[in-house]
Amino acid sequence: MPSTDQLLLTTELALLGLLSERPMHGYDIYQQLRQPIGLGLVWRIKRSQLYALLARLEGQGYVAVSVEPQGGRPPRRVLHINEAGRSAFDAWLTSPVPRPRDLRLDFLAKLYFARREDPDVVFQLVCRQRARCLEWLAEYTARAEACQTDHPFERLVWQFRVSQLQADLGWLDACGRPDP
Amino acid sequence: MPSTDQLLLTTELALLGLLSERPMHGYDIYQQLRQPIGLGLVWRIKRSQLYALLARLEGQGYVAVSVEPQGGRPPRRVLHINEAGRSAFDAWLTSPVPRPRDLRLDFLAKLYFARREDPDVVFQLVCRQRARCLEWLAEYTARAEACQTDHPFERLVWQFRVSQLQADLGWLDACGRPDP
DNA sequence: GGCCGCATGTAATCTGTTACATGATTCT
DNA sequence: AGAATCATGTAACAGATTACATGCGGCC
Repeated sequence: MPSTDQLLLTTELALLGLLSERPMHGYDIYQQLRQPIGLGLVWRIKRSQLYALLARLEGQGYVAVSVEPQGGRPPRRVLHINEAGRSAFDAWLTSPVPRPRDLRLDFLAKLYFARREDPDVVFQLVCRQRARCLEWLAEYTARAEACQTDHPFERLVWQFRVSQLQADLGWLDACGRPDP
Repeated sequence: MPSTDQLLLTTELALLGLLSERPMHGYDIYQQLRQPIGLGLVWRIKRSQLYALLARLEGQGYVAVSVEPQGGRPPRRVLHINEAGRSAFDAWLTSPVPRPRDLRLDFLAKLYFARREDPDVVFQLVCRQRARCLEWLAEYTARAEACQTDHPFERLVWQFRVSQLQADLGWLDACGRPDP
C-alpha cells in the first residue's frame, strides 16, 4: 500500500495505466511514448521526468521492481504494478475530469486506456463525462446570457467557453459510438 | 532598453498591457485581476508571483518605477511602462497565438487588450488568428482522414482537435463583428 | 573514427503555488 | 477583541524542461 496519502498526478496514473497492461522498464515506456500513436499522440514526457515519476511510484508503493542484469549496460529495472497501483488506476479511469480544460489531455488519456479495457468502460466514462459537460454548459450559457450588452468582453469569454463545450459534447457522442 | 534579450512571457506581456493604460503599483494590479471581470475573468495570478514578475520587468528595463511614500504602510512603487515595454507589448498584441491550446488564455488576453485599443486592432488580430486556425484545421482534418479504420483511437484524437478548431473558428467570427 | 541505440539517472534552472513575515488602519 | 484591507515582499516547495554524465555494442 502507498506509504503516503499523497494524490497521484495524471502523469503518474497514466504510467500506472501502461504498467497495468504489462510490466515495463523505463526506457521501454519512453520508447512507446515517443511515437506519435496511441498515448504518445496525446501525452509527451521527457526521459528525466519519466524516471523521476517512476521512482516516485516505486517509493509510494504502487509498483514493484525486478532487476534484469544486461551485461555491459545498466540493468533493466522492470516495473510491475501491484494491487494499490491497479486500484488507484481503476478509480481514476472512469471518473470524469474536473474541469473543461482537462478534456484535452486527461480525458483523452482516460479514453485511451478505457478503449483497451472494455466497451463498457468506455461507455461509463463517456456517459459520466457527458453529464459533467452538460452541467458546465448550462452554467456557462447562463453566465453568457447574464452579460448584458454593457459587458461585451465578458460575454465573448463565456461564449468562447460555451462553444468549446458544445464541440466537446458533439465529439463525446462520436466517442461513445462503436468504431465504424 | 531591456538588459537581456530574454523573451517575455505571456504573463509579463499582459502586465505590460495593464500598465500601458495607466501607471499602477503591484497591489493595484492585484486588486484588478482578482475580480472576475475583464482580464481577471481569463487570467489569474498569485500576489507573490505578481511581485516577482513586476520585479523582472523592472530589472529588464521594460518599466520605470516612482516611489510614493504612504506613511505607516510600505511606500507604493508605481510602475510606468516605457518605450521598450510599449513596443514589446504592441508586437505581442496583434500576433496570433502559435498553438491551438493557447487560444484559451493567451488569445483571450490579447483580445481583451485589443478591444481597449481600437476596432482596427481587433480586426487585425482576429483576422490573423483566423488564418492560422484555418491552417491548423486543414492539417488536422487531413490527419483525421489519414487514420484508417485500423487506427480508431488516433482518429478520435484528431477529430477532437478538429471539432475544437471548428468551434474556435465559429467563435472568432462572432469576435470580429461589432458589439450588438 | 564517429554517431546512434540502449539504459540508467543527476543537477541546474524555470514557472508557479503555498506559506510566512511585517505593520498600520479600519470595520464588525 | 479580532478580522479584513492596504502594501510590500521572502522562503520553501513542486512540476517540468534542459543539460550533463556514463558506458557498452553495433553500424556506416
